[in-house]
Amino acid sequence: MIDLRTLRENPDLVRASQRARGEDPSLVDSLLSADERRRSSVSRADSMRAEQKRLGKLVGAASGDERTALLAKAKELAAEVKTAESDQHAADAELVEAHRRIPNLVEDGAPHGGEDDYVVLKHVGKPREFDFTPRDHLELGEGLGAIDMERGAKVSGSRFYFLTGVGAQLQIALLSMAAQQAAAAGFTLMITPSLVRPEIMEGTGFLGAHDSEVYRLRDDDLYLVGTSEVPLAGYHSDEILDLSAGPRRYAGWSTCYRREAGSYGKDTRGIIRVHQFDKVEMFSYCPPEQAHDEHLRLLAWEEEMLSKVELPYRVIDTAAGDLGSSAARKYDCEAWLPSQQSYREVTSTSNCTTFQARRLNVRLRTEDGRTQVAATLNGTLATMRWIVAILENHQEADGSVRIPDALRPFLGGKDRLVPVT
RNA sequence: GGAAGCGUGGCAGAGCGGCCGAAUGCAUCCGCCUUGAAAGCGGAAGACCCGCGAGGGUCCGGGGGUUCAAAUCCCUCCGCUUCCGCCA
Repeated sequence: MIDLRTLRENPDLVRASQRARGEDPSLVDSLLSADERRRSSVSRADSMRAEQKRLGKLVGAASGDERTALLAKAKELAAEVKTAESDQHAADAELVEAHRRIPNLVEDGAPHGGEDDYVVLKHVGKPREFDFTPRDHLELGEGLGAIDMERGAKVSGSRFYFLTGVGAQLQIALLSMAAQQAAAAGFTLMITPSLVRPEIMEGTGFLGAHDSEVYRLRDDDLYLVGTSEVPLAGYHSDEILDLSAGPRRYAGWSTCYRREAGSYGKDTRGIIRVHQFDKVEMFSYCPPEQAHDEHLRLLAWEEEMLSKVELPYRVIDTAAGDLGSSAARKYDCEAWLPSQQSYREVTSTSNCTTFQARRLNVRLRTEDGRTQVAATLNGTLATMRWIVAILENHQEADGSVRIPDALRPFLGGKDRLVPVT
């Protein structure tokens, strides 16, 4: 949820943000009037309650005729208070409704426009020249005995898979390397719940435009998380944190579940787009004024991981219209995929500023003892999708795959994967 | 799955339907004392909303109800604990 104070003081800022996203700026005016209505109904109910309280005390002290008279009057007032309170509740609900409809304020500098209006910030490494026709990750993975899609589909349906043998080892190695890097950088490593309550899913902003992406367990009123960002954002909900020593950083290792509802026919081959995958995710709680710098640090840690696995990649600044509702700014790292002759997203880091934390009620204590809403940020350290890029970029003509140096210690020193057939 | 109990401020823990935003202890902060500290003594200190302010209001797990008046009574949901059963 956006800051209502900003809205009142500078509605044009919010309108401009809406336009940058390609969303309706008139929602700003609905929110403004809902805010106005709520405030007037609150103060009306407040003063009536004050009067009722005063009368109630008199009743307690009085006796005889005086008491009878007061009681009658108090009874009348009680009914009026009840009306005023239900007005207030209605105004509250309206405000929340209007408030929810507005996504986070876009950070100054983010490109305007939609999905295709991203700005490429830089390229790192060069796509490799092959002197043979490169195979795609699935062909390689099957040759290595690393990926079994057929049986994944047999057991669970489309977009499911088994990682087998060296495939499973490769994933564990990759994620372990990510976990180790995170721990070394001062992150607290977390194994998180995969199922969360509705208010947590709601609070992280995934039940808005993206609710069809989310698996829901109706019998238990729980949601399967699509990223450990969700439980990590909920971790400190309703808390007041001490961030005087700087941002509090967590690295969540979890399985992620996504329905991929709107992507029929997209990336149907292999494990690029699947319903279930594992990921190590960075999550940071930080003072709002430090969020911008923290965002760049998260990006730097992502790039450190990418350099360790020796992948050519580019960094893009996502356009406003392609940000999630919670994000103010988002940078994606995209690795080169030889089989597709294109760059594909392998990491994504978002600065959610105070938007998520306001919903989840995560605050911090300022130096002068006041409270303030915290900022939250997240970023990918590694996911199973990286395996796609690693296999394709480091393949040899014979179908074997070179293991990048940094990853070898996590694979028992193995320097290459060789075909089983 | 069955049974019982519990949910109060950072923690622990009282609380007769009105005098309770709430005793008390610990922790915290500020003084005094001390060369410094500890102990001791004195004092301060919750969160949120409305308001320029004075001030007012809300919050005793969430929601609803009874009542002139609810932390206190009733209903409901959520969470936790213990016991039994079942399965690891």
